[in-house]
Amino acid sequence: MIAHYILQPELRHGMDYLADIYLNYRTIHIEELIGGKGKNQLNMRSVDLDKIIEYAAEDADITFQLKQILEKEIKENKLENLFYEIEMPLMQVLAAMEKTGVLIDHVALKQSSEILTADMNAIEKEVYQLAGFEFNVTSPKQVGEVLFDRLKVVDKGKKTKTGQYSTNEEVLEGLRGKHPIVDKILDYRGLKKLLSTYIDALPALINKKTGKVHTSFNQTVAATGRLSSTNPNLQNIPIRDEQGREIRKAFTAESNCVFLSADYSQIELRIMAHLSGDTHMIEAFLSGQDIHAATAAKIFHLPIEEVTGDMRRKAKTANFGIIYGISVFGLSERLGIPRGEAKELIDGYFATYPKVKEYMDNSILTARQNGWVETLFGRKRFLADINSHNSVVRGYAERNAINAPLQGTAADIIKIAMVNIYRRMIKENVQSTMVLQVHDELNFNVHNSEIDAMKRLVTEEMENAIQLRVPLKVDVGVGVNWLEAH
DNA sequence: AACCTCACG
DNA sequence: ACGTACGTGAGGTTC
Repeated sequence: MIAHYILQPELRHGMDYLADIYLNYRTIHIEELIGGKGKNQLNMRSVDLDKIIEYAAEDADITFQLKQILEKEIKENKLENLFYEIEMPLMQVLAAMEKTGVLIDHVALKQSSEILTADMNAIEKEVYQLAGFEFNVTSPKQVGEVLFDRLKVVDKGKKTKTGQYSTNEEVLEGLRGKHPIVDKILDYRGLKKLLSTYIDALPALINKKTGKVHTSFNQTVAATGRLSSTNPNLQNIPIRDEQGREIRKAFTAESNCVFLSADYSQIELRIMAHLSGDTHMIEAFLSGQDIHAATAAKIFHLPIEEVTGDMRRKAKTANFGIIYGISVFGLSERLGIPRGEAKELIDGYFATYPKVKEYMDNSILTARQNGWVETLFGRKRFLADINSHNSVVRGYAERNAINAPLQGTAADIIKIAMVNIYRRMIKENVQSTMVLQVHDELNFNVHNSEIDAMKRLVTEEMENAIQLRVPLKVDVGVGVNWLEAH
């Protein structure tokens, strides 16, 4: 699966699919043994042994045949380093993290649940009061009909592409002040999300034997080379809002241990500096300046001390936009400024960092010529739509051409760091364990006797995973829980 | 299963 | 006129 993921990151990687594509062979599907999914599905132990023999032998046979083909292709495409030195060793690191698990304070979550459920129910009643009738507040369809057809909060509601009223946060924010019910619906949604996705869901996933939560890291899902996390997803635990932060507090260290969190500072922008070779951006990072303030100073032609908060905010949004393949529309939407002003900001940005502009143009050109772009370590992303005659479709591919090498190189780098950290932890025989990866951040359960050593080890390996034209900076912290460690 | 919404980097 | 910043996973509703 991983070999095929490296070769064709956008496609599927299951054995049935690969057998069809590479061997022109249709495998026995599991449903043929145990039936389709549903309550009548059999357990494997009740299947006829003769059938199981056939099925299991085929599994081994096909896997071996695929190995012969895929290892040759890895070699032909010069992907041996990425495959043998990064992805394959990483597999063990991920397995160890999954097995270790992370400790969750379910008592704290239970207390939060009781308080917030009461709050949510009270808000629900207020919503009914304000509407004058009851309806399902968790149904976007009903919320839309209530706001736009019955209460007529505004004349015309924005519609989704299927013709339903759009009621997402952005739309509701725009309706604040038009009717008191809008605030209440937003409050209700916020609480509902926290309760159903995290507070009430996580305790149910605590393993009875270990007392911890064990996520699955998927190594073959994200087209850019990132990992993903499921059952539960521990890569989207709240942090931005005050209420959400409470949930992070429930991720704790084990006894006699602390939670250690280490994250790369501005890694994708540093990779942009490296790949583009832009002297001014490189200089800003080398001098250790606040990159957003430094960017603002250059765009607005001011000394850095005279940069206002608003200028920095604009430059920060522009910096993020650059990573995503900036558009005038996107920047104006996010900053809430006219398109003309967004265009001027982007022009100023490119004048400030001319090689960044060149890099972006080059990425698109490379994609057009080759049909793919790649990371610093040769991880490819194919962009079939790059020459599409549909400008919307093509625009999407173009932004991918810019973003994929940046996001993907960052993914490569943290994977290298993880492998190196894991090896050193074994070699130095530590009691501490790696527990979570969140794209640019690594988290550890660190024994009290190893705090200084682990801080050093982790920072060293993350910052020195690879030598770029700019330094890689890591912020590290410890605390009794994930929130405090950040 | 599709859709909408929203949590994270 | 359309539809636009990148990558994910999960819960809930609706069909």
